[in-house]
Amino acid sequence: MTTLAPSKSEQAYELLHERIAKGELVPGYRLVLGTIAAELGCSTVPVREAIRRLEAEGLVTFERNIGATVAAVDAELYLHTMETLAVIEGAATALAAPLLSAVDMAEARAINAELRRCLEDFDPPRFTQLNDRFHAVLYERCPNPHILDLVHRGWNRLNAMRASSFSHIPGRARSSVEEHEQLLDLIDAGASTSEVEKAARAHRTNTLNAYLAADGMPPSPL
Amino acid sequence: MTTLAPSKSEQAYELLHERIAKGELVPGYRLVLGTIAAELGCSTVPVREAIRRLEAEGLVTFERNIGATVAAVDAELYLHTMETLAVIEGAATALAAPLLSAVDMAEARAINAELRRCLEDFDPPRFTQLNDRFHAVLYERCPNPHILDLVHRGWNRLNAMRASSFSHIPGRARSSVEEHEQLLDLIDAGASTSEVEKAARAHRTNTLNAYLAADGMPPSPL
DNA sequence: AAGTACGAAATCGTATACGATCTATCATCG
DNA sequence: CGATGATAGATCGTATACGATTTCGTACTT
Repeated sequence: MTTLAPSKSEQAYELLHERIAKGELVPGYRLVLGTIAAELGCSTVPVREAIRRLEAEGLVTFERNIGATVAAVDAELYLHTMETLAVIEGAATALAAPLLSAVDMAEARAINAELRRCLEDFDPPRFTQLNDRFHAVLYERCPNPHILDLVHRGWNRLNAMRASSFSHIPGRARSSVEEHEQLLDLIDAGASTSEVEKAARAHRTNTLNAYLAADGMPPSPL
Repeated sequence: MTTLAPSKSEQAYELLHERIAKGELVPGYRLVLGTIAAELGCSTVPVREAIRRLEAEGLVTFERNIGATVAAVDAELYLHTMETLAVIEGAATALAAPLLSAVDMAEARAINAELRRCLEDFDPPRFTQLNDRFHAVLYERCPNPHILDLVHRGWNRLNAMRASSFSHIPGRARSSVEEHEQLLDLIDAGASTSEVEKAARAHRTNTLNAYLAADGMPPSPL
């Protein structure tokens, strides 16, 4: 039994998803069915399906008789996404915490050590990549598949948006690394679920609030 | 300018969504593209799109070269969904609380009074309907559209599952009405966001834990 | 009788085709 | 000159058609 080739709609989905995540397709970019189909060497039908999927994930908007465009990102949307992820990832991390093995914790600490090194070398792309991985280790063991799925979607959106270059907050990366360490210590100390949730959420709302403050807006109430 | 007729794929989506929510299509039911298409008097293409959308919402599963079935619901899935909704709706309600008008609060109190009456008359379908509406009033003003969207999806799933008759926990409806009252009092008293979130979440985890306890399982750590 | 091989029917995946709708361009009119 | 309306081109929405894959029943083998 040979492994089944990926369907055209899968291919289209992967292609578009990757391009959006990489920022090759900037927000507002018009996705023309025929053009994408031609590029992939397939008809428009599977492309439509792929776009519907991306729409469901919030990466593109699709209007009747108008077409699809890469979802526009304004500051408000970006911040709303961060806030949502704060809630979801906080819960995911809290639920996963009791299930983390010693190996998991060691991996997290190792990644955070790498992150610290990135600060010295000033390597933002690598920092972002490692940061994502760090968080993944902490929430991946979450036993609730729905919550896990929502975390993934949140990260997808955030990555797609991040590509459209939001300015970084100076000094935030450094405090982020410190917060990682504290979070790991908290888990190692056997903190309660609600304590872990609080800390994990705060880690994210701190970033969010830094952005809000930079815009002269009040912090998130969460 | 006449209003545009809903597209076939919209129609298919609405139809299937409604039938699943109403429980006419039980979990595990096989959705055959051709059959649905014939019933709607359209081709299979728009039906595929509709099913993809339902898949993205978790209401159906769709496997390559196999087809779509209404998502099977086991107790575990149901409970995971409730847990997720506890987190999301808790946040939504907390964020909405400061934005509730006096009219909103009055409506919520009125609905809860109705709920209380339903207890006497023993009218479960009406109770469920009013209960949904009560919660909607409390979270609808949530200023974060993502969170609001997730709440809606969560309710959709829960309603679809609920149809497949999960046994009700005796006495839970009554305490639920009391908790509603307490939640409203808390908001009226100008409680902090985190207090409201805690209460709103607890309201849901209480139900969840009642189910878990009935199955002899430990309560959710959230 | 249980298991396997094969063929037919059912169903899915997608290419093609064409009408419907939107957008842009340009002529016409006030 | 600006507004309005008509026309052409682009793009979308969906019907139809057909090859690909799976499923199921039946005959055959051990």
